[in-house]
Amino acid sequence: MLEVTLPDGAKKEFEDGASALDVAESISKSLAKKALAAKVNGELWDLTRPLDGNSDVAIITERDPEALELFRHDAAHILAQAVQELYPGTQVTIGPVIEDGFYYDFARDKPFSTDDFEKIEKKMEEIIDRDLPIERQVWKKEDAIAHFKGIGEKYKAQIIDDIIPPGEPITLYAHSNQWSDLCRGPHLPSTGKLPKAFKLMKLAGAYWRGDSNNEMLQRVYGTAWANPKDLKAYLTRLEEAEKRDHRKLGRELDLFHMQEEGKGMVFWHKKGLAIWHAVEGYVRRRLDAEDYEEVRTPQVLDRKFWEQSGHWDKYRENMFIAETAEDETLSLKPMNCPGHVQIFKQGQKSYRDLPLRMAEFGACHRYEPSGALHGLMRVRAFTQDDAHIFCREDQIEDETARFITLAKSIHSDFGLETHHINLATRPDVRAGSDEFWDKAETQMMNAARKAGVEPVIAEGDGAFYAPKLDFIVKDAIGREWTCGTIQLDYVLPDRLNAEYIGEDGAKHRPVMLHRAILGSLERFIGILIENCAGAFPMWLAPTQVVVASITETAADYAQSVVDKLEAAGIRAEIDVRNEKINYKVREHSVQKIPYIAVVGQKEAEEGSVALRQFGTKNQIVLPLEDALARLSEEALPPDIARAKSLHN
RNA sequence: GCCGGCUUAGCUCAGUUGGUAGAGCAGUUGAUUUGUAAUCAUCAGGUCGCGGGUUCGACUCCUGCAGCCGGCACCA
Repeated sequence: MLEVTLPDGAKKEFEDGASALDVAESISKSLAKKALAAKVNGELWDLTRPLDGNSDVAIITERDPEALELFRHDAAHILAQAVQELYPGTQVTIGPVIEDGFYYDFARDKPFSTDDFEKIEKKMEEIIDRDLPIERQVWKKEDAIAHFKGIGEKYKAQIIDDIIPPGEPITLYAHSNQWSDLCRGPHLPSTGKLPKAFKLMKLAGAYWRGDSNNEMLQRVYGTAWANPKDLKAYLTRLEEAEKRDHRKLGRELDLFHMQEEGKGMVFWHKKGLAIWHAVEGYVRRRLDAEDYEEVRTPQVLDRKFWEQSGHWDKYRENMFIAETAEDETLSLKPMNCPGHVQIFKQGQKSYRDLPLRMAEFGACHRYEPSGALHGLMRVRAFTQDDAHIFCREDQIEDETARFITLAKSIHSDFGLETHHINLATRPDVRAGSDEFWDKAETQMMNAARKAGVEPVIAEGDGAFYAPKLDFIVKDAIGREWTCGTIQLDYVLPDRLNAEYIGEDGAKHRPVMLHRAILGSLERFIGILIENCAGAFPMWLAPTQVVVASITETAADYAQSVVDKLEAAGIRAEIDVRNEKINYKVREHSVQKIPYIAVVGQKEAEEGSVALRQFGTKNQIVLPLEDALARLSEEALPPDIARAKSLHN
């Protein structure tokens, strides 16, 4: 006999060998019918898997969030069966659940085409209709390898061989006697339980076991949901995201362009650059307030320099290198740190100079692989909001904590919420002793806690010389972006011989903290565009106000309004074209201008403007002075607005 | 870099089985002087991504390259 504790605390006795399904049946027929799996002692289990002694059991139905994971996992299996039925000779590899769906990697000589999707989806529905019982089987490792080799599934055999320790039993999941796959499970009780709310989305190449030295497999991505309504909502969400694409908005709003002759390079147009200046100016003020000193270092430096820093060895392939007529080899700087160390090294530094915070809006060039380029998000010429904090070891925690607070505040001013902070720990291939890593990781952890943040551990993601903290922010539609980083470095000061005179009169190595808050201006503006869907908050908008006249008689007055707005520091444009006001309103609304100030004969006579805010349909008529006050107030960057409200 | 797809006017897209291209919007010019999301007309606009081949003839077929898109790998 075994005792089962239900979620409400009720206890029930069952025969040995009873499964969660028996538990569900004992509660009600309808529950047994709806049951998809069970949570047994907190772990997701197959419904029909015999319980292992006394257990806490919760029945999972379609309404539980865990159900989605089951659906997606089963959708992956059913996809694999469908593909193998339709295209014999295709080998299966792995098919995990991912955010919003699943994928399955196949090995097949002939490439799949998205035209095949309809046929495959039909076959999947057919397999669902067959309602095949899904059976969990425990195999011995050797038998499983022999089995998969026997049916020509060399990838599966290899997975088992490489990953499963010898002697450990492994599980296969079988769709009746028609198909089976190596899988940890759990799964639905039968294929018929998968809701017909899935869709194959895209095709992609993917390296076997994620290694670019291996052959490339064909990956089929799909999405799966509990019901057709959720599926439709998801597809709508994708369409909405597409409308925010910064590449599309960049063209429509005339912010920037890119072209073949400068792959991965941005041509900033007037309006895009206006955003840039607003962002840069804001960050500069925030850094000033935190006692950073801004510098600028050379764009091109001799090869010797990069050899010394170690970048030549490790990243030469990704550097833009030039040979001069006088036989020098130079490189465009891929990063700013070595330059900053040179400034640090000018003259003698005392312990009293530390911490020294050196900032640069540093234009860097990296020859990124062509396939990595993506709009503003991944470019070859970019400007980092870079800074290096030279400090003593005992200052690391305070400086890091202080930085975290600053970065969070800046992100939030841009309307991005800090979702979490990752602590990237020691990678497999690394420099430095375990004691060093223990200490460094603890320092970063303590610093985060000091700033009131509990970091999420990202195992093995650190740089080869030190751990780092990465900021993950969430945008308006819930997407996550890695934005901002702080990285501990003991190596570069050593390589480049940075030193300061300590209290003891002796020379010491400073520690460097590499840090960025936006990452690169290019990418960050890309994120901003997508976050606000092109409708920038007033302080960032390239054009903040358009003054539109109704008839020519108001043209002079319109010009005087623009003059006053500009005198108040507002980015204003005039529109006195001979067009209907409807036309002008539409055009500037499409351009997502925050305010349209309409002036006609009436406004000219009484010295007022009719303000129409973007996103609203009604307008308010204000005396010009009031409108000026209101617009200047609204156009203030958040830091200045805060300072002003403190002052008042 | 790797796999797959795409590339026709500034933009969004048509273009039947191979007979050298069309629409809407934007632009030009003219008329219209207008009260909150598109006034009417007019004209102009293309080496059909680039190169090679097949063909009497190629935007259409084949091939090489490039760029872009979706992923993978990479991201100091």
